[in-house]
Amino acid sequence: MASEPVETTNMATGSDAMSSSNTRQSRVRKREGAIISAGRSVFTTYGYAKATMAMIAREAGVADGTLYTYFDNKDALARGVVADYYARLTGTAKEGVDTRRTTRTRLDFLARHHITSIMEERGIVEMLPLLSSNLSDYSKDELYGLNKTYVAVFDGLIREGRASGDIPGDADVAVLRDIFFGALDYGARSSLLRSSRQGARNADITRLVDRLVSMIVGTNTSTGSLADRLEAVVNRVETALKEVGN
Amino acid sequence: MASEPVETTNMATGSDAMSSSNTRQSRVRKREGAIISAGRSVFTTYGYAKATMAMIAREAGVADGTLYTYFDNKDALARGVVADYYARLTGTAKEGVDTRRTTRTRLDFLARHHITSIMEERGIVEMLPLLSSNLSDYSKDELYGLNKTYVAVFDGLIREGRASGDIPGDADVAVLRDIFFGALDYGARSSLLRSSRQGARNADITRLVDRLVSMIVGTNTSTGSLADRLEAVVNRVETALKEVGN
DNA sequence: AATCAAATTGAATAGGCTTCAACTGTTACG
DNA sequence: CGTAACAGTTGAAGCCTATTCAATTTGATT
Repeated sequence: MASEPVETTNMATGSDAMSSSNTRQSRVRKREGAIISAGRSVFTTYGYAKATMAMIAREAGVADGTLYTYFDNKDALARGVVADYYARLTGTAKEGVDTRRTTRTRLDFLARHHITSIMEERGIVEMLPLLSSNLSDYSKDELYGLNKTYVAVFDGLIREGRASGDIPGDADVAVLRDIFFGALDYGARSSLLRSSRQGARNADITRLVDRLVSMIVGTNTSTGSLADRLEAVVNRVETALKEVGN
Repeated sequence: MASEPVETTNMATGSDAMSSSNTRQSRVRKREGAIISAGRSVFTTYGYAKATMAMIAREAGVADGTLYTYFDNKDALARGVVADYYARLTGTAKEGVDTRRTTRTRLDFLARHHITSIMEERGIVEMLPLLSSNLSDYSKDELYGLNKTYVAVFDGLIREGRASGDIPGDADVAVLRDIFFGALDYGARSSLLRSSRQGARNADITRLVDRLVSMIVGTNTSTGSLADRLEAVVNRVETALKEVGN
């Protein structure tokens, strides 16, 4: 029994595993959540450069130094915020896709979901290029994995669509992915810069998404089945409602 | 003669306007060029965050304080570097387009030119999101105008292509623009992250550009005219050569 | 040559990230 | 209960870098 790690609190006492979440670990986890949440808020409001660690600490209700027991530095904290964002984004994307039926409506949903999300949390998305500074070992990065998981939702749709004959052609999935997410990211930025009113932005989104999805699926909206068109309308209504704050 | 502005050096002596470029103004302009050049070099090497004003001053051969007589702050200096980049990019884009003949080969050139340029000077392009911090008055920004001038090259191609019947459909030019530049920017990033070898990157570029141009022009490469296909090959050879440093 | 504005300098200032020695509250154990 | 051990917390101090500015140099003008 030499050199056995101490492992004090890990092997829980066994019983009441859910109610008494007031253990050390759980408090630590809760605090980590508070810090990430504070980070999201401050980074979103001020942007990476103008956000200060002091602000984040204040918002999270901890001392400056405490931040550094959870994250190595400001960069790592920002990464944590982005990672959290990616996780949520992937979750809601999967959920939404699962409640749609056809390839077209699924793609349509995914596109709308993506572009509205990044428009809302634009401040966070914009930090990304700053953070992946060292391209060399990017594949070791946590964000790399999270991004991969996220885009896998799209990749899956394309493969299924091909198998079912909904998507013609055999272009590399990576190419379609570049076009899909690239257009949405760029479109989000343009629309935010160009259109100041929410209504105009919604129109921008619909124009772009319709065209993009048609390019991939092949048929355009007006020639789709009635069921397809219905589901597409539902997608639009739902995202519109979400924006109103519902 | 009360309160008349002094205007010392502006109203030149009239004669020899070109040879004696050793005047105060010209030296100032030369120094501004040196600073932008130094900024490009340092920002490209270290990225915006790790680049220091001291490094740039040293590289430009001036004192730290001198930088501030040319640019208000680090941000403005970075903007200057990006502005310079845009100007060059637009120039070479126009040149290249003018030496191509058909809509397809012009688009093909523009796409390759864009993606190879941003892959080469990726460090500079990545600073952009950082700099356009205040979206509200972006239209007053110098970069806004430069970007507009640049994408106008694409817009012109689309309009001409429509007029000549080369490009079908009547989708909003803004939508096509989002798809075109969005896909290229995103594709550049993916390729740099994914493919380490130059050959693999060239393959990535060709796959993406071919697909993208086909999506816009409508016909795909193998059904284009012989002349079109020839010009496309020339484009590929030329960009390949440029990469080798020729 | 004298004068004046423009341009340059670099040391001083200010502000923010990060470190770390001291402190606090919790857990384990007799 | 008392107490040892320790994870977690604190905030003041150190360091680094953007930015300022009073003093100086440079170059044009008369």
